[in-house]
Amino acid sequence: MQTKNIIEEKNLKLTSARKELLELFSLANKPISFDDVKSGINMDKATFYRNVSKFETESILNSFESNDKKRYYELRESPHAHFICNSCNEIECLENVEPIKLEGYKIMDMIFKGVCKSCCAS
Amino acid sequence: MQTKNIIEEKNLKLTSARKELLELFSLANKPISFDDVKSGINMDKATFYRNVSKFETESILNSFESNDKKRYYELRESPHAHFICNSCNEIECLENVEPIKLEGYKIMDMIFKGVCKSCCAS
DNA sequence: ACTTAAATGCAACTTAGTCGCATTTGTCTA
DNA sequence: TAGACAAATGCGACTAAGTTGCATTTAAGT
Repeated sequence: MQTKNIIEEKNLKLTSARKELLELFSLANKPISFDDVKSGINMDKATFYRNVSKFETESILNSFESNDKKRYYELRESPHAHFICNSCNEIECLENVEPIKLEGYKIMDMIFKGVCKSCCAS
Repeated sequence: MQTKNIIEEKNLKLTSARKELLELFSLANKPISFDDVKSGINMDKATFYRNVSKFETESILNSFESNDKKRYYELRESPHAHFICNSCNEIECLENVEPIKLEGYKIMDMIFKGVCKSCCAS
């Protein structure tokens, strides 16, 4: 879907900060924290956080906290599990893990923690 | 295992703060944050954090971050998955979820996020 | 009891994220 | 196309979880 359509569908104003953010998230192939992008974006951190927060309540983004006390955001298209390495703190998207079912619960995200491939090898 | 044995096995000094903490964790039936226990414990927050940190490197405790920017700790005995509710932020231990295998990775924890039973019902 | 390294308490600090408020900007309507 | 209004922004001050430096205390071995 186009940036403009995403925004219009939710009745949000299409500001340049929002264009920039949605562009960023659709180009990224993994979850992003403010710290990851702060030097490359053209907006105040309050604007970043207010927008990702709004995007989340509008179901455009998902987020979770990693090991490093930072919150990571990604587009909600094609939900998938994540792996967080306790050793190098890298986050990987796991596209091929089938979602677990739990009677009575609605599961929206699965996060695995441990030691990633490259840290296991070294 | 007794508190004293846990400590001695790791060559740590058995201080009153450590006794208090290990007692606390073995009585608790779910992960605990500093905020959860600060009013009930008899030590400075620096002591709390330095000890849980040490316990973690000694493989006595596991920890993870929840939705609320707080770190939660629990004894490493009987590893199990956790469910974090995006709605009420409650953390549940899931004893009956079998661990997932991922070729090349060492998985040490599984965290599911979503909407818990009671939030689903209401 | 004496010694010594390790543990503690305290206060200052760090840092991700939030908030209030004055200003700006997108969108809607005339 | 201009004018109006609500929504969004930037800025600076603030919050709160967790960390650190340092002087003091305490557990454990002799």
